[in-house]
Amino acid sequence: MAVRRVIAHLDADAFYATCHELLDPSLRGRPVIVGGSGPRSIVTTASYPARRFGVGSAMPMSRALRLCPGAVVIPPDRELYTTTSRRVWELVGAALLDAGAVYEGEDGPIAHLEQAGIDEAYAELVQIEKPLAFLRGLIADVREQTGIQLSAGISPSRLISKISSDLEKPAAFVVLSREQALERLAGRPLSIVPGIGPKAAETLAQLGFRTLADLTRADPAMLLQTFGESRGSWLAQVADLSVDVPLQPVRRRKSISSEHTFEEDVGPDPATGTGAPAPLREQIEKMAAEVAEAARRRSFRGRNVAVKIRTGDWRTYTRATTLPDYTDDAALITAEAVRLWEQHRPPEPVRLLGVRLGAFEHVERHERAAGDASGDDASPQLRLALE
DNA sequence: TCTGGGGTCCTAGGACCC
DNA sequence: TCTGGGGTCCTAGGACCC
Repeated sequence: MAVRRVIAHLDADAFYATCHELLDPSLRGRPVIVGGSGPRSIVTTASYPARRFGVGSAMPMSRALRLCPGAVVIPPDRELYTTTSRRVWELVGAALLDAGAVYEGEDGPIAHLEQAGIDEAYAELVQIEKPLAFLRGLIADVREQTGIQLSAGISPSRLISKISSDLEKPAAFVVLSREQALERLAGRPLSIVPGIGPKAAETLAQLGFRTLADLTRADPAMLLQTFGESRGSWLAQVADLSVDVPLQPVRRRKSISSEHTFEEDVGPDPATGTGAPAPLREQIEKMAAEVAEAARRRSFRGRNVAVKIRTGDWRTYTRATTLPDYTDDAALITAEAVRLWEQHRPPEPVRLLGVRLGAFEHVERHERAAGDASGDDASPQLRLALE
């Protein structure tokens, strides 16, 4: 039988928009949309007043402004979000440590907390005597000290907690056992499950499974047959909400990338008639330099360089190469990226270009030789995914 | 409504070695 | 004359998440 867990999913409400409201209180209560202003930009975050107009994340900005012409549009400010995020999760981590929610890491005890994005995290509260009271106090403290409102879902598993925190936003505080969740979520569409995206939802719908209750009637053998070993057995466990993956308080970044979508597709150079317009190569050089700089800043050295190309018809290619040695050398990384680009540039107009560095030293060493604890940066828990 | 930019994870297949 | 089985490393594509 599985170990008892008390997992909280904590998620900041309209995080980016709230960060801007804290800087400029006159924005409060108004429809705020964070996102770019170019013809191809999309909505990153909408404040709750903007959401009432039907504006949502990942929606083209043009459409968002048609739905809500009075919205205040604010360009994203990554540094602001990173700074605010760090304050929130440091506070949460300190409170967890203080209350005894401790994870024994290789380098000593740390808070039992897994950051799952810039604005969300999972906490294991099983070691805390009165977890709900603790959590209410913590959420109040975070709001008081940072201005950020956290929504919370609390359950025996991260999957149920994650779904729960979304049920009553903003300022949700939803506590469910597995049985209660099964009952409450039975009629909900499968798309509320994180991990079931548009493609899987469509495949399942064609098989006659649209809700969680539908899925409980699915034959596990059929799911395995249709979705393969790994995803099939996962789906079978989703059906009875028994998916249970322990928290991973220490995670290591696996790649650093930079990409850019052009405002208009960039076609072949009219002067030469070949597919080698200077702006494209210059863009590759620029992004390779950014990636190298970001790696150096974090003391990461990688040996896999990749270039990503999306053409006007939305087809996407990646071309990668593995270097003989790990490197953080900007000139070397740039040269490899340019070489890949020159070798593989398509004749079609280009919509997007990207450069990625991966296969980092410490990650590989860690995966290949368990027990080798060197190569870590300080305080890994606070230097997570989206920083 | 024509779809950003930062990531992670999984799968499949080929090359190569024993 | 046609040919195994396992393991590792690598590339490419795609689904998905925030």
